[in-house]
This record gives sequence, C-alpha cells and structure tokens, in this order.
Amino acid sequence: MEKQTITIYDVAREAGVSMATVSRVVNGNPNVKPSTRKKVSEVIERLDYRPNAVARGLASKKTTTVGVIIPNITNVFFSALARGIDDIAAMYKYDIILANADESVDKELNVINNLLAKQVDGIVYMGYNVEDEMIKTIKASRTPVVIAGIVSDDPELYTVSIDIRLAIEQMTERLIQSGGKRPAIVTDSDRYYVNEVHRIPGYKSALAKYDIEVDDDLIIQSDFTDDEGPIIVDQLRSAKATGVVVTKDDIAVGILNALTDSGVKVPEEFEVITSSNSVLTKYTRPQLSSLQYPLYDVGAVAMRLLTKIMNHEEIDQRQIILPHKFISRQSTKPQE
Amino acid sequence: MEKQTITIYDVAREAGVSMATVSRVVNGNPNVKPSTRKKVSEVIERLDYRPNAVARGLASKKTTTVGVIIPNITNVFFSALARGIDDIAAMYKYDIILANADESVDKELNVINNLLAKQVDGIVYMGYNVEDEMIKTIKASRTPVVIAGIVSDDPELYTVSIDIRLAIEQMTERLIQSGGKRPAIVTDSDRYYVNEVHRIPGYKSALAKYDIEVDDDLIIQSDFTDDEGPIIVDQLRSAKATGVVVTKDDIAVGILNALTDSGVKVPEEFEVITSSNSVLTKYTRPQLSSLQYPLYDVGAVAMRLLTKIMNHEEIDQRQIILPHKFISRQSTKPQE
DNA sequence: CTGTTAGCGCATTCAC
DNA sequence: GTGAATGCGCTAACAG
Repeated sequence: MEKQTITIYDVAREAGVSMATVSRVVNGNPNVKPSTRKKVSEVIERLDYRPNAVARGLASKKTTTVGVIIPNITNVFFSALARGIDDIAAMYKYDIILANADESVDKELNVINNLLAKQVDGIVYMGYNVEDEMIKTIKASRTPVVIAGIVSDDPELYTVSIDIRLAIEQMTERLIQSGGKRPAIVTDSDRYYVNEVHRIPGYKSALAKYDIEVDDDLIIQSDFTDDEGPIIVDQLRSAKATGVVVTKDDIAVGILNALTDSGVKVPEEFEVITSSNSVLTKYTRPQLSSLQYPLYDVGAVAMRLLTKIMNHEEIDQRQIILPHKFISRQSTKPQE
Repeated sequence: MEKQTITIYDVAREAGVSMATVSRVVNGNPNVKPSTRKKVSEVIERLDYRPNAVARGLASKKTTTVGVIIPNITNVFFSALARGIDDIAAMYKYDIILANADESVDKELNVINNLLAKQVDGIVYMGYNVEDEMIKTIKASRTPVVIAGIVSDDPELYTVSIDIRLAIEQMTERLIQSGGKRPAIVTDSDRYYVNEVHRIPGYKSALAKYDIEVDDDLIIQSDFTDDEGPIIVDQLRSAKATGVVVTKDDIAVGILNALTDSGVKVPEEFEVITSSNSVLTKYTRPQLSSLQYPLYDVGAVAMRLLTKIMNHEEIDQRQIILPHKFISRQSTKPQE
C-alpha cells in the first residue's frame, strides 16, 4: 500500500533547485524569482506532486483541519447546521473531521480526545450537555472550541446559539394566546441540560405570565422511536392538553400524524408547534408551524467564530445569540 | 496557539525509560516487562500524555483516517448511508474526514486530491458519475477507494450497490401490473451516469416486457427545488401518466403532496413509488411505498470492504451487489 | 526486554 | 533569491 511517493526532494532535484525553494513556491512565498517559480511549477505539474499534508502538519503545527462533534448523524437537526459549518470551512480552506458521538457522554470525551490527538486546529462542538469534564478537557487543551446550539453561562466558553429559553416561552405563549389553556411540551429527553436550564423554565415562565398552574402531566420527555407518536398523543389527550410545543421535528411529525390518524383536527382542535423548521415541516399535511431556528446560520457563525480564534483575531463577543423567528404554517391557528 | 506540548520524550524522562519503551506501551507492544509498563502507564496518565497522531502518521505512513466523499450533506439519502459507514469505521477505529463535493465534478476532483494529500488510508466515494478523470486519479493514487451506491462495469473498481437497473424495472412493472398503462419516471437530473446507464434502461425494459411504447413525455428529469412538486405534477397529468416511479424521496414527497393538494387520490387514481425508503416515506400521508434501498448496509459493507483492502485481506469480490426489496405502504395499490 | 539511531516529508531559521 | 541545516513527534529496525 505505497501511498504518494513523490516528495519535495524529487521536485527539487528535477527542477535543479533546493527543496527550500520548492517549499517556497508551494506556499506562495514571494521571495522566489518568477523564472524559477515557473520552472518549479512545471515540474510539480509534470510529476503530479502533491504536498504531504501530514508532514506539513508536523512541521508547521497546523493541520488546516477542524473537528466537528455531533450527537447523531441521522438527526435532521444536524444537516442544515452541518451545511453552514461546511460552507464556511470550505471558504477558509479547512477540512472537516466529522465525529459522531453517538448520543453518549463517554463517547463524546473519547471523541474529543481523539480529535485533539489528530491535532485539529479547532473544534465545533454540538453536544448535549456541557459536561464538567468536557469543559475541563476543552480548557486544558489549548485548542479552540466553539459550542454550537447550546447557551452556556460560563463566560470563558465560546458559544453560538439562539435564546432557547425565550423561544420556548414565546411558543408556549402563542398556544395560550390562541385559546389553549393547557399547553403541553414534549422534549427529547436526551438533552438534559437544555431541557432543565432552558426549555422547561421557558415553558413555565409563559404559564406564569398567564397565571396558569403547572401540571407535570403536560411536561413529557420522549426518546422518540418511530412509532411512539400514538403513545405520546394518548398521554397528551388524557392530560387534556390543548396544544403542544415540540422540541424536535421528527417527534412533532410523529405526534401530528398520530393526531390526524386518530381523527383529531389540527389546528382546530389541537395545535402543534415544533422547533427546528427542518425540511420535515414542509413535508407534512398540515404543514408544521415552527420556530425558525436559524440552523444554517448557527453553523456558519460558529465556524466563522472558530476561524477568528484560530487566526488570533480579536473577538468582541464570546457568546453569540442569534435572533429567531416563527413560521406559521398550518398546524397552529392564524395569529391575529 | 500552543497545542499539546507533552511529548513522548517527556514521558520517557519522567518514567526513567527510553522513548522507544514508551512507544511500545502506547502501541500495546507485548515486549515490555509488566512492571515497567505499569510505571510508564502511570506517567502517561499523570501527564495526560496524548500521542500526536500527525507525527505518528508521518512515521508510520498510516493515518487511521478515511475520507468519505458525498455529493451533498443535506441529501436525506446520505444520512442512513453515513451511519453505516460511521458504525463500521468506528468499529475498526478509523476516523472519518467528511468531504462535501457540493454536487460538482470539479469539486469532486479537488476534494479527492485534498484527501490524498491528507494521506487518508482509504476513501469511500459516493459520487454522481464515475468520471473518467476520477477513475484515473483513483487508479493513479495507490490509495484504496470503494465506490458506494453506483454500479460500475470497470472490473478494477471496488463498488457496493444494489442492482439499480433491475430495481427500477421491477418498480415500473409494479405500476403496470396494478393497471397503469402509462407509468412515468422522475429522476434527479444531476446523476447523469446512473440515469442513463441504469435507471432509464430499467424503466424501458419494463415497458418492453408489456409491449408498451416509450413516451418521452413520461420521462422527467428534475433538479427539484422545494416547490417544484406542482410543476412536475402538471407535466405528469398532461402526459396522462397513471403512476410514477421517483428516484429521490424528497421529490416523491413533493409530488405526492402536490397530488393530494390538487385533489388527486393516491393511490386510487395515481400511484407513487419512491426509491430510498428514507424516514420521509413514513412521515407523509399516505405513506410512501418504496424500494427498500439498503442504505445502511451499503454504507457498512462499503466501509467493511475498504478495511479489508487497507489490511490487505483477500477480496473475493470487487463488485458487491446487495439485495433489495420493496415496502408497500399506502401510495401504491395493494399487490395481489 | 530495552535503548540507540534513523528517517518520515516538510517548514523554517540562518547564512550566503 | 536561494541553499544548507535543523527539528516537528513518532515508528521501526537494529543492537544489545
């Protein structure tokens, strides 16, 4: 399995120059006479020389590679975010090592250590929780890390996200304003941190505004497997919910379909509002109203922030909150 | 931006051994006395030493990294495939560099060269076409490449796929058998090679079996943007199609929804069958009948094949065809 | 079992 | 402008 065999020395010899000169033209160093630059370039072309990025990385201590940690590849939430990251990374000539943490905290740590071993220049982390040990590892490594999709209160951390607490509060308010006195919330249970610190508080504060008492039966956590929709709907109905805020689009689809399958009219009898505005929302009938989570932007901004840190540019803000909106489709009543 | 500073020398000094010994314990070489192994391990732990994978890669000429080239991150087709790849890669301790080719042949070449420069140990390629220049690059590099999702007639190439021609033929037959004399086919236009070499021939051979003449108006290529569903449906209806084979799930969803939105009853008046059996098929109403493309398996088998090549194991078959099935849901009439 | 010694391919001073 | 020399951190013979 001999890989690339042509080295900088081969080029140097063929071109009748030293390897230092070849290195210079490869790296666009201006201190090369145009004529020799041309000569060397020709040889590079002819020999199909391709600089060994590994050797380069060792010598320069830069790999032009960033690690992206995601909880689960198959999560629709991810693809839009990934595109944002990828676009900006490509723009700045960084490659991406995609590391799937498989929804497990242990693996996350494993994965981040792995990335550090690979000497990535930076990391975009989209995890579940901001675990203490994670933070420790992040801080100990001198590798820049940007956390995407989670708000943290640790001022040292770089984060890009929307104000989730506020968003959930507003979504809940919408349900209340359109007449439902018993709005429910269904969260994906695996994101403990976000649930406890942002979502549930947001939900409760909306209720508080309208003097509605919290009923724990209306707070449902779900791991969601494909056919869980009907189960959740049963819980929702026996708790006499009038509408539901859902934090994950595929769960919302499951609930919506279970609802209509069982003859409940959405939105007339029951409102559903979801959180990611992924493509799924447009594929259902009725189409799902959703928080417009600017996924692409979060990814792009996170990556952009990371490049700034890697380039030692000045950072005016470590915690970036992006604005969010709402898209009213057909699963909620029209707002007046 | 000082990265990891602790080297194998630091560990060696602290443990009072040579760096070779440290290297041995790190790599699990059995030729180390248990007591010194223990001593070294403790120092590693204490210093939080993490072997530099870049240096390792340079010295050993192995990076334990594989490149995965995909046409488009946001394609639902991909996520299942990626999971198959990722699972097996993780099993064999390989990291993945995800390279997005952005649906462009130029970028594909660019991307593959980039991957080769990074000295990946192997590549899984899920491209559109098997371009000549791609093949040349693949063969010139001594890096193993497995092509996933496309059948090729080049016996030197490693490929993992289903028999697409046959699958399309069978899908078309199903539509014919359930009474439709004018089955149409809608393909994503960007996959030229697959369309010309596998899909259209499969479609035509089904027609031939039933002595149905080919009507070019029934062969539609679409780039598909979100709201193109109604347009395609218009074409379909003015061509008097009785049903349609769709090659991409999101296009199928668009068509299905446009159909029902305009009052056409599916499957009674019009049948739809799609090709990837992605999660989308279950999210629509009616649910989409689909070719069961074993995406996960294709990804997993491709990755497994790649590991075999990388390990110089014996390969008994370069072109692997995986079996496919069909899932009858609600967008086609029940088969008798 | 353990230490010594070469490179791996390149970026990078430092001279000239 | 250009070349020679050094070292990045590690693996892999090769001795002992």
